[in-house]
Amino acid sequence: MTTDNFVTDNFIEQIQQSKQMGSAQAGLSRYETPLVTVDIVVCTIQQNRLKVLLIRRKRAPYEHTWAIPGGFIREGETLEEAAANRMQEETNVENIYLEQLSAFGTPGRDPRARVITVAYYALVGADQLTLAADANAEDVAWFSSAELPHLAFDHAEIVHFALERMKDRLETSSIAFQLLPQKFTLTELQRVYELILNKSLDKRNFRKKILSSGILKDIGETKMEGYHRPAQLYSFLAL
Amino acid sequence: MTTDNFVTDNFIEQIQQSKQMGSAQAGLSRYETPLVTVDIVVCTIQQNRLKVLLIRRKRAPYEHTWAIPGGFIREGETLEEAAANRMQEETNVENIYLEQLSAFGTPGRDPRARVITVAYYALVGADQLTLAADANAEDVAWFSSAELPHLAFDHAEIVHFALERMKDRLETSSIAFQLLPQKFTLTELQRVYELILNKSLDKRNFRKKILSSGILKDIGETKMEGYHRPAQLYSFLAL
DNA sequence: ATAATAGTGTCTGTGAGACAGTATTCT
DNA sequence: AGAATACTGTCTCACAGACACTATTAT
Repeated sequence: MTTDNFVTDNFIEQIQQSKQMGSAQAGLSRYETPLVTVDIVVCTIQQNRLKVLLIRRKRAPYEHTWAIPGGFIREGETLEEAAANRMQEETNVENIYLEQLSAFGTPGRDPRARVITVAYYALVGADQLTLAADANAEDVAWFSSAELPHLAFDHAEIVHFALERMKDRLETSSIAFQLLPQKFTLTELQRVYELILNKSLDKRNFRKKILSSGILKDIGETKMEGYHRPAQLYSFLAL
Repeated sequence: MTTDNFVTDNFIEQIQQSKQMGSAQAGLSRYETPLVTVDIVVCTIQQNRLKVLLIRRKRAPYEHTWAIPGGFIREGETLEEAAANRMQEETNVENIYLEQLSAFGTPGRDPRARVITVAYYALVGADQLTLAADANAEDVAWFSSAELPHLAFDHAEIVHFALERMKDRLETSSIAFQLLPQKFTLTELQRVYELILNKSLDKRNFRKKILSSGILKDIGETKMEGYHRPAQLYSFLAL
């Protein structure tokens, strides 16, 4: 599961050595060749909370500290493929929505070497959660976005950036549906909005807005849950 | 002016050699260490047009083809500092508004080596244009955003990305004022909006919206231009 | 009957957009 | 007087937000 993490950490030391040799030979000390990684803020909704997937580091620096999944870009991979692949390798989550956030490259963000990371965020639907479940619970875990532990490197900044970006995208894009199963109730959809925006919304205004936008399809079915009136099920109508 | 461009192009070949040696020694052929550059879409308003600053390449690949300025990240530079410095070195434009767009890293975007670039856009105010003017006109020139020549690498995609981003930011940020002198008329401001959005706006609605937003300060002065009624001058009121 | 959630309509204020004529300056 | 640009106000419509009660299901 996290064997790749081990490879990554070893690799930085090895690269540092080979780089020094190469640079000395070529006389290029003024330039450095930074290392490039991808890091992914993986989000889902679970237990009525917005959750972020973290892995616990096994080696220094930041040994035993939680971090977001990531790793090196391999030959032939696009940046987005690299993000998808590193996420799959480290957390067993695959085939989900990915969007680039920004590159982070402040000198010193990794104490070992100059490492520039291209950060992505990923959204895991509630019906895809079984995929993530068989990741080793000791090393990989979901944390409430509001109660994150101390994070390695500049990962706290990256997660914050992701959560803010999601607020923007919620209104201008259709990301909310990425966090729900294919069939969902309006109350469930409203909950997604509330968790991302981190504020409560008026039920009548929310339903009015969503339904009048025409992006939902009322499939005839209902969903019973508890001893009360069942809810209408909807599906996302792609444009 | 573009000596750095020369260094950049030579450097890629040298790095390719030293990388191969280093990788072979460490047995790490599965990983590659991509090169990282910054590239900058520099924009201004000139002759009633939205213009983009381009440099003409002197060496293969894409010899004699126009490209956006950019170059390697140096030791100790943040990404934004690198963008500001490479821009200053290649085009003599300095001390202006910069914002990161995205990282571009599709394999093959540079035919020589794996190069990942962190793209920025920059806005040059009309009163800062003298700085850019003494760049060598043979190698550096402003092009109307609507009439760009063929561009090297994936630079056409990056410029397109920048122009789209500017449309978004125009409404949610204060970037328009970065393209104007400190004192400007409402007609000039409207022209900036029209050029970025690429559509004409109603004068009364525009003025109503801008003035009611309270971000402008009416300094008492007026500006005469031609044989007609002079216009009120305003300045941007920072929040 | 009770508990629990689903579902529904009105009013008000704000902002966007369509639209045409008067004001000021210089030649 | 004419040319050229600056400047101004009203109406309509769509959307956002405040606000409270009825409907349906199972126990």
